[in-house]
Amino acid sequence: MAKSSERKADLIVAAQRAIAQHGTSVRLNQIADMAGVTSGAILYHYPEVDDLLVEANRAGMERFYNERLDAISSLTDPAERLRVTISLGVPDDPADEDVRLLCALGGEAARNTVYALLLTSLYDRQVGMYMSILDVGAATGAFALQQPAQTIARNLVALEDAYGYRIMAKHPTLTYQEAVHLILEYARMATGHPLDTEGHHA
Amino acid sequence: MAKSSERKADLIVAAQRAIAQHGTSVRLNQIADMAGVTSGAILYHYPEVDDLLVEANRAGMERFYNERLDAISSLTDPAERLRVTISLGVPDDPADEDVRLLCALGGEAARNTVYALLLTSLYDRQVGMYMSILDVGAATGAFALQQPAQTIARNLVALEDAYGYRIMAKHPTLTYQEAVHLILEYARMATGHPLDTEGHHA
DNA sequence: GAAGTAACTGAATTGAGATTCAACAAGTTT
DNA sequence: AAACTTGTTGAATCTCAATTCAGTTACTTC
Repeated sequence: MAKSSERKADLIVAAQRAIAQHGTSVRLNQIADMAGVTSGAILYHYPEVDDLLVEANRAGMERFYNERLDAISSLTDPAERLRVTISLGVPDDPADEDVRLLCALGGEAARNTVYALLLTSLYDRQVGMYMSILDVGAATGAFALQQPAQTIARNLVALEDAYGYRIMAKHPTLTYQEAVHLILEYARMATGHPLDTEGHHA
Repeated sequence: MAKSSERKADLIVAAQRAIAQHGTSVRLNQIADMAGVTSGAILYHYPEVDDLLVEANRAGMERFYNERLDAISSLTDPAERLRVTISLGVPDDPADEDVRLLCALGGEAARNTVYALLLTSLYDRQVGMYMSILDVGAATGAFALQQPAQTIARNLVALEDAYGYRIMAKHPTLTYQEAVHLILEYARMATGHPLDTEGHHA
């Protein structure tokens, strides 16, 4: 046995894995197997299974977003922040569970209002994150923005999203490296900053 | 009754509609209802229902691609070709069936090799289409490309894809107009061409 | 116009997954 | 330590979609 709150956390992780593996039409038993319990145990904690699915997706999305916020929190140089944010926004492996979850969601969002809202909110927050980086860089003179910060931010997030899908679909030439390169090419042009690795660290 | 080849065409259209409406986990009966037949009739023509689903997706994708090729076939000015191609690559309505189909596929492609191949092929062909437009524009001196044509082409297709998902998810501020504007902003910067509507026609 | 064939239906069967629930196990309380 | 509460199982049941198929309809051919 486990305390309800702890078991719920387990179930959310199991649901995330199961959705990443089987898609949004995942079976209750697949989640149960992943969690090492029976379907009855899940129904006990989530009489409405949809609630678990939504919660799992919300939590996965939150993690994806917060990981990047954390990673750049200690960085001060705008160019470095931009580079790191971009490199963390693209999945480096077609098996990446967080991104698989997001892809599964994306396909469902056209039909499911709740998932649409979740993804919209994630998109907007990511745009905000990029805008903040761009605005600071522009204010300190590091960036010479060629377009409004919001335009650049929206396009950067869009590029990340799209290349995430391509990498998940195992595009033969569109690797992680290539995707990051393509997005950086846009970022360079839009910010008027070379965004090179050299000169900023190591 | 109907001739097999004709009925199959009907079933493919019905399957496209049903997938757009219910996702890739669509029920056989939902397709049958859409086609106005019973599930038995579908099994008669497609003993392997997956074959029908793949065929429906392939055909939908083909139509999406060919519609744009047709639309620009009569245009000669590179800037106009680019503008029109972009404006047709973004869904103008969250109910657009072709794009709904593509979104549903995208979510599935991470788990399904066949769908992954289909989408990869579509992406590559779209990139080719843009590259051709860019190369011609550069050769005639209309465009002053700031990046390799392939980089621009890949990013343009990526932006289209991503904004397609946002529009399907009914993002409140990311409308069709706004998405086209954002992509055009990138295209302007990358081609060094204003891409204005004025001066080319009307 | 009878025989043959292709397309299709509707009812019956099968099967997979969701749901219920009585019983049980592991703590808690008093 | 008895009574209670919480979490969980496993078997039984319910539900619904896929599948099968015998029979029917419409067209073709000779």
